[in-house]
Amino acid sequence: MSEEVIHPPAEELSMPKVLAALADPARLATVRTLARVGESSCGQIQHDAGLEVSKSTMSHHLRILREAGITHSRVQGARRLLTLRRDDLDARFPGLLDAVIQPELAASR
Amino acid sequence: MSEEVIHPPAEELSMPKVLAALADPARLATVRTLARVGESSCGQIQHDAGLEVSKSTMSHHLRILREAGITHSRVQGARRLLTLRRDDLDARFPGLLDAVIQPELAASR
DNA sequence: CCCGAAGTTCGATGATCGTCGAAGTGTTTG
DNA sequence: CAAACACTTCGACGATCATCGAACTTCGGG
Repeated sequence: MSEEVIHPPAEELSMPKVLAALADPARLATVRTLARVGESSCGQIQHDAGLEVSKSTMSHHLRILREAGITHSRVQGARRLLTLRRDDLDARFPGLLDAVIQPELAASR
Repeated sequence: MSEEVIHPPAEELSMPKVLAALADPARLATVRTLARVGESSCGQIQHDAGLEVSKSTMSHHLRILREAGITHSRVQGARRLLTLRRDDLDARFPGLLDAVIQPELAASR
């Protein structure tokens, strides 16, 4: 098995870490965008979420989300394709993700 | 109408602020304790939640929770009696509170 | 083969945070 | 009335955070 990026195992997700990751407006927008559009690249997310930050800042936010266990990152060529770790989050913290992505769009699972 | 303590109106609750308030372990424990035991005083909460912090730190945490709109504080003599603002939180962010107080105890509403 | 695109990593900087003790305010109790 | 109680407020402290630009790596296309 060859993973390209490190992700915390599902059992290690901690509520405070997850909440802290979601507490930043840019990261919350990122998660909501990801819930809406599905798997996409860093640049695409930044565009779709309408975030006006530098690349390094965006990279930083995505790292926080990944290390909190909220997103999964797989490498495809020059790109990183990100997805929400819905199943792990729902298993560990039922209802939380749906509650933070708010609108009826939560049904887009 | 004479309020003794300032609380943000229900419409002004912001998701990032609420999440940031809940992201600290001491404050999360406070909220869960409050959900379990109902209205109680600062000192009682601190005891029930098993928090070993100074009084000033406790006061600080309780202020964050109050200003985020998560708790309501009413003055009774020398004490402050705190409650969760369940209705406001459920109206504004359905499912969020139940998701963070986690266990089946969530039904203790 | 080289250049642009996509991200990451590395300081650095200013802001915010959690924590404390000391001092203050108001309340109950002996 | 004085002392104990229940909190809050006020600096102060070290730690963490969000942000940036610059430099670096890796991949894709002419």
